[in-house]
Amino acid sequence: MGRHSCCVKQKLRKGLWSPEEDEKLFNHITRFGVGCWSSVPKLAGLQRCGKSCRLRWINYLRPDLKRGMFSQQEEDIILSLHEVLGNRWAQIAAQLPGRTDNEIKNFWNSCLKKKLMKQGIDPATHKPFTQQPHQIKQELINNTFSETPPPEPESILSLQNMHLHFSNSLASSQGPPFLISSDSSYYDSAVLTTEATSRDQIFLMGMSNHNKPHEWVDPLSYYDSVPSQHHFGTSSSYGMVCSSMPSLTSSDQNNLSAITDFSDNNNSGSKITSSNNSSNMMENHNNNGGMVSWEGSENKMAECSFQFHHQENGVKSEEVMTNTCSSWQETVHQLQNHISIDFNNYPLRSFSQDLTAATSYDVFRHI
DNA sequence: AACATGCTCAACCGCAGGCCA
DNA sequence: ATGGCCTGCGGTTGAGCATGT
Repeated sequence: MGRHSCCVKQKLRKGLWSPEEDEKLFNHITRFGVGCWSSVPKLAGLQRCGKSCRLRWINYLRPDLKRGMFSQQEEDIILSLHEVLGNRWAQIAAQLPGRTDNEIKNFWNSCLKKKLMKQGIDPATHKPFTQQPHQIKQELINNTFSETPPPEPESILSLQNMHLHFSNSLASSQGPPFLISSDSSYYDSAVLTTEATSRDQIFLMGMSNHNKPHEWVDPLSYYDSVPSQHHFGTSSSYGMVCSSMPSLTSSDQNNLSAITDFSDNNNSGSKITSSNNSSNMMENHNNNGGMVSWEGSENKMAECSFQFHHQENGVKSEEVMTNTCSSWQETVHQLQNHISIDFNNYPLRSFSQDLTAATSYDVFRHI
């Protein structure tokens, strides 16, 4: 393969084009048309290589170029064509008059790709992610034990035996909790009080409204209201749905949005929504399955209490933390900070190894 | 205000393949 | 058949800007 003859010449300009250069190139092309690109720089009086001139004309100077944002229709076309053609940007661009392959490629890489991933869709295949259990587990571990080096693969495997229990005190005081696993299975209190296997390590948990103990949110309808079920399936965190929150103002909703974005760096599980009854729900990701109780009749949360109950080798230990928090943000930070401290005390290796011997973490609400 | 970080997008790079002497 | 020239394509880079801390 030969190289561009113009590319090996010395003293050719590179980088951004000046308005003067643009004008020279534009005038030349509009006057003489597109001929041999290698001769264009010389004829147009430019210190550029022909390849650079061609690119500048195609991607920027061409008069038929459409500028501005991509429309929804264009976006749909790109998505459907990409599903069929893959990264063949030139072919995709051919179906979108006024758009260049470079423009579409940039749009894809900066916007569409992320959009799909947020919806739990693999941008390469346009199908929902099919994460293998070991991948999910690895993500879970990485998120949960961010300050601890990842364990060896063999110790990760034992995590699948981790069980989570919900104490009877929670059930008796608040009514039966529910849980949704990543495969949409619904666990009622009967299942929960015995044992809720973590399955893919991902689930949602709901509880009764604190102010209206017998008024339940419907976890399945909540689940269905989420744009993509895989939204949760790809999350590597435990999710908690809590409906015992006071009504939120619009500014509170904004604050919540910021908080959940903060608490979930992989953007796969944060969601603010309203329940289908009068109360509001918050999905609060916390990596270790802690629980927060929301109290207070005003728009702001008054108190945050949570308790971890660790049981190992038949010996129980508890840790209770109750804080009065003035804002959602503070509460979430408190929870996250507390959790990270907790689990630094339990090295992952021994934690996972002990799990095979039926170690369990009880998580329950502190009243 | 200063710095860090993230995002966008224009431009570059390297390669593949067509054309032609 | 071969090798050089040229175009087209897709991946990558980095400057500039926006946003967050």
